[in-house]
Formats: sequence, structure tokens, C-alpha cells
Amino acid sequence: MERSPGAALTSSPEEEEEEKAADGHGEEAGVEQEDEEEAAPVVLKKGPWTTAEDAMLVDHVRRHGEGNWNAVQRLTGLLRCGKSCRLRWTNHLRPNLKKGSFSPDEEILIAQLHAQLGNKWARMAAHLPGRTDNEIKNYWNTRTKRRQRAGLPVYPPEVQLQLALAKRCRYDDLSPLPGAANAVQALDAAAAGYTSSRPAPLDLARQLAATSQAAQFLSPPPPFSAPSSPWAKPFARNALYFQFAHSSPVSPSKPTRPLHHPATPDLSLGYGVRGADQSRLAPLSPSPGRPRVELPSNQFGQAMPPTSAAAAAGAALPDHHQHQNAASLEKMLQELHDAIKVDPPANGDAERHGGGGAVLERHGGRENKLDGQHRDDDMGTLFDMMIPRLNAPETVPLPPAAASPNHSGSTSQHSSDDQDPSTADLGVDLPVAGGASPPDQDWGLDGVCQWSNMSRIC
DNA sequence: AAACAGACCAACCGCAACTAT
DNA sequence: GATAGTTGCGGTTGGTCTGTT
Repeated sequence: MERSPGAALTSSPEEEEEEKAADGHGEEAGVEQEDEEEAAPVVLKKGPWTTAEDAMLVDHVRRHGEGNWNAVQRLTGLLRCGKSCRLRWTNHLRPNLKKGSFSPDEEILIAQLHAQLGNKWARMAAHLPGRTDNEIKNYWNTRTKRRQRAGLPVYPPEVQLQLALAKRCRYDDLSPLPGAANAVQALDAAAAGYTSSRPAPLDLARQLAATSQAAQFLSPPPPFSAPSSPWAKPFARNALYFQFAHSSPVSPSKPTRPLHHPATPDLSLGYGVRGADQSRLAPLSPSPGRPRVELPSNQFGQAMPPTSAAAAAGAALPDHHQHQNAASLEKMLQELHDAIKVDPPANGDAERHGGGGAVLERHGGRENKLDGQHRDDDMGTLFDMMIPRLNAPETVPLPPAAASPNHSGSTSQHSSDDQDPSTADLGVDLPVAGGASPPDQDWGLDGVCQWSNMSRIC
């Protein structure tokens, strides 16, 4: 917990001094409160804060720092409970708060974080400097409500696709394609959330969906189900492939960031908005130990039932089935590879595709034009990472090239409660949004084809 | 112009976790 | 170990604003 352990109940000499000062503060409330304190319990005020109250609180924090909120009322005469003071400070008065609407980068990041964390607003806020949990919560709830009412997917296409991919990687059942049509429908639904002058963002994904084996990646369509088994691990690491390389070249064989949560699909696309103030907040550091598995608490709608999720995620296959899967997967990956090789648009500006297609396109986009060899390497590594899982899903270690010294134990079976939660928030090194993106970074969200542009749809 | 609905925002409430005694 | 106090978090509510009919 982030709290000042030293927040003592006793008054320091400094506080006593202020306590005396509060008596003669001239603030009516303070005087009244002192008087009332003699006779009757203080009736604390509720409702909107006045500027005078704000000033008192700011002054108090300036003198004493944050924490010890219950002392505020005692020291300043402010007729507010400590809880209310803390809330007011964190949500409105503390410095470096960013007001105004969320940027597209922030919106995408919120969606990613929500897909990964669920309604963990405070943790999400830690990735969005200057934003408060309350702000994020309000934003998400209203946005979600609106989109649900409109019958639109809660998550933006790129996040949704990743969810589907993550989920698909837990489905080791590579049987024929009953879900292919559903997958296309799901992608259509996702794309319906787009108003774009560009090519449909999920065209490429739809191509994949229409492709015999690759389509299985995308079926069935529930937006999220928490992974919980080693079968989720391949994607967690394969997700490296889907990361953008704007901050570090994507090369699964040479990961530049710690490996990911062993049981949580990494949804980070690297929508990195590398804020200048990234250091301001204590980062949710990738744990050197075992990230805590935490399921989103509310996933709106068709989350996979626990039983089926467990079955899908945890079922180990007989060896012969695994080999079949290996062969199918090889074919599927080849198709995926081929799909990625799709020529860029005639104008050569791949980023203009933006949106969900960017999941794949960005990888080869302006910021990271991988040559064929590089792609081959990536796909090879991706394949290498997945196949051993199929052959020995329970114990196969990470390929050495992909292993991280910081996560040497990340592939073993972990309990979820043997780690300091403060360092186990995420198994991934999520970007910190905030500040201005460097001008030379373009995530392909140019304001036209954005999930956020659907905000008024209802 | 008025009524209404929806969106947005600020604040409250209850609970849980943590620390000090 | 029990208890009280403090803090943080997530869910919810209520007020205000804005757009539509």
C-alpha cells in the first residue's frame, strides 16, 4: 500500500503550532468548529468543496505534506473528514493533475489496461500520469455504457483482436472451423466501431479470419476471459511479436524488456506514450518474481464462464493431439506470416491504415519497417516459442533467446500469492501514457480512425 | 422556450488492507 | 493476537451540463 507509515496520530510540535494558529485563523468554520468541539460532536460538511476549503487543504498539505488526513480537520478547522480531504486532494488539488479529455493514446491505453486488469482503476491511473482513478473510472463507465447500448464492442478493435488472439492461444483445440464465421462477424462488429475514411482497420484481421487455420485464432468472440494456465503462456510471450517497435526493435530473440506475465496475455501493443514525466510515478515494475494473477473483476458481458475458461485454458492434450496441433499451428503461422507480408497501401503509408489493422501493420509500419529476414526471424521465433508448449505444455522452459534474466522463473507454475502485490501489478512493462508524444512518433492514431471517435455513437 | 434524456463529473459510502498500540 | 485508527480502492449516487425533441 502506498501510505506514509509515519502518519502518526500524535501531533508534532509543528502541528501543535498550527493547531494554535487555526484557532486564530480567522476562518469562521475553524472557530465554530473549535467551539463546537467543546460542546457537541463536529458536524462535518458534505457536498461540493468551496475555494476557501480548497485553499485550506492546499495550505495544510503544503505545510505538512500528504497523509494524516484525519488531522486536517483538527489542525485547520476544515469541516471535512479525512477521507473527503484525501479525495479532494488526489482528485483535484494535487499538482500535475491533467485535466481535460483523454487523448487518443490515453484512451487506447485505458482499454488495454482494462482488458488486462479489469476495474483496477487505481492501477490504471498509475500508468496515466496526471489522471486519477476516478477520472478513468468515470470515463470507462460512461464510454462502456454508451457503446454497449449501441451494440458496439467495449474494446477497440486492436485490443479486441489481441484478446481474441490471447484466448485463441488457450484453445488448443485446432479442430475445423465452426467458429470461423463467428470470428468474421466478431471482427465486423469490432470494425463497426470505426468511422474511418481509411480502409477498414480489421481488413487484415478479417483476412486472417477467413483463412482456414488462422481464423481459429479469432473464434469464438467473447471479449475477455482471464487466462490461467500454462497454455496461456505462449501468447504471453508471443505478444512480443505484436508489440510496436517504436521504442525498441521487436525481436523476440532479443527482448529488450522483461518478459511478460506468465499467465497473462500481454496486451501491450506498445502504444507507448512515453511521457516526459514517466519517472514521476513509481512504475509498476515488472516483477522479478511471480506476478500475481489477477482477474478483471468486471468484464461486461460475455466473459467466458469460469468453468469453460478453465477447461479451455487448462486442458492438456494427449501427445498425438499436440503433434497435430503443432502441424496445424505451423500451417497457421505460415498463413499468418504470409498475411503480414501483404503489400502496404499504394501510397506506401502503412500507418494510414491505423486502427485494428495496426496490430499487425504497425509492426511493419513506418516506425519499424521490418525487412523480410527480420519478419522471418520473428515468425521463426514465434513458432519456436509455441511449438514446445504444444509438445510439453507443462514444463517446457522459455527458449533461451527469449528468456529474461529478470524473469528466470517466469515459466514455472506459480501460485498467485507469493509475491509482493506492490510489485506484481502487471507482469508487463506497460507504457506510461502522458505528456506529449515525441513528434516523431506516430502510432497511427491520427484522429480519424480512432476508437474514441465513436464516443458519440449511441 | 420548455421538457426530457443522456453524458459528464464530483463526491460519498462501504469495505478491505495495513500499521501502530 | 486483538483492537483501533488510517488509508486506499471500487461501486454508486446525485448534481450539472448539453444536446435533442
